[in-house]
Amino acid sequence: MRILKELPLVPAERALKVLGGRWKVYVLYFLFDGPMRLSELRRQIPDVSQKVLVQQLREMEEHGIVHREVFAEVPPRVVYTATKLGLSLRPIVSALCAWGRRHAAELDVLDDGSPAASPRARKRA
Amino acid sequence: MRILKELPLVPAERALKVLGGRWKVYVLYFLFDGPMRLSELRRQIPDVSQKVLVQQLREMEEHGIVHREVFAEVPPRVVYTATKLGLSLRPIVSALCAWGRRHAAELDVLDDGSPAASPRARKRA
DNA sequence: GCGCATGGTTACCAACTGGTTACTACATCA
DNA sequence: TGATGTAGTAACCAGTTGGTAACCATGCGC
Repeated sequence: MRILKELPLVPAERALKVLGGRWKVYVLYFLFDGPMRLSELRRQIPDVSQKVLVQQLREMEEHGIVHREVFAEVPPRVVYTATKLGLSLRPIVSALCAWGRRHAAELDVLDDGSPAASPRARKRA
Repeated sequence: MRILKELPLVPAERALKVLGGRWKVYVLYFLFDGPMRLSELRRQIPDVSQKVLVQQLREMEEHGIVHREVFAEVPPRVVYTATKLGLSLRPIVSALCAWGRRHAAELDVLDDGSPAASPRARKRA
């Protein structure tokens, strides 16, 4: 569990590191509703490549928010579950989602149409 | 305001993008308590280089969570303030912080000492 | 005129992240 | 016999991020 040692010490930073993979909120979103197999996750999140999905799941597992269980069956079956710690992220993901929506709404208002919205025209504008 | 258009569509992802710079939570943390000059921020966050700090502040400004005000004085004075939208991140940063602390506590318990904590010894261990 | 402080910018780099493609191994299905 | 589905791994690549160091322009005090 080397990776854990490398997590930032400052709490908020650490949380952001844990959440901050390209596909992790998607994975969490689905795992909040129950366990899922790799192939199911792939179907639900078609844009992620298998390599990266596995990579993200490994990290989430090492960060203790996802549990991986292998069933030694005929076609190997691997089930991913959100741990208690993982489930405890649910309100945070919700809050982020709500804030993101608000952010989108407020900025689209400013952004839409009127170029007067720009408070401090930098030359790059 | 090109950058706004490129923000991810999924709200939580968008929020993470806005929060997800190496120093942004630090900046927010200090701006939550009131306006600050660049030099003050540099003093409070000694590990960040000026270039990167300015870079992060620019992004935060474009994302609408920070306001930049220039006073055309003898030594130029520039003051950064958290906008209303920026201040609305406060509870989220708090939540992330609390979760990060919990995460650190729970994992340190598992991690500390006993190598038996590892649920599924991967060869890399 | 020299160095300092302010608030930057520029050029250049190294590391990390995510992505593509191809490959493994096993067993069933047609 | 060969394609399909399962769950991966390995090699390689490109874009983004953060970081260093040097530089600019201004005005002050000495």
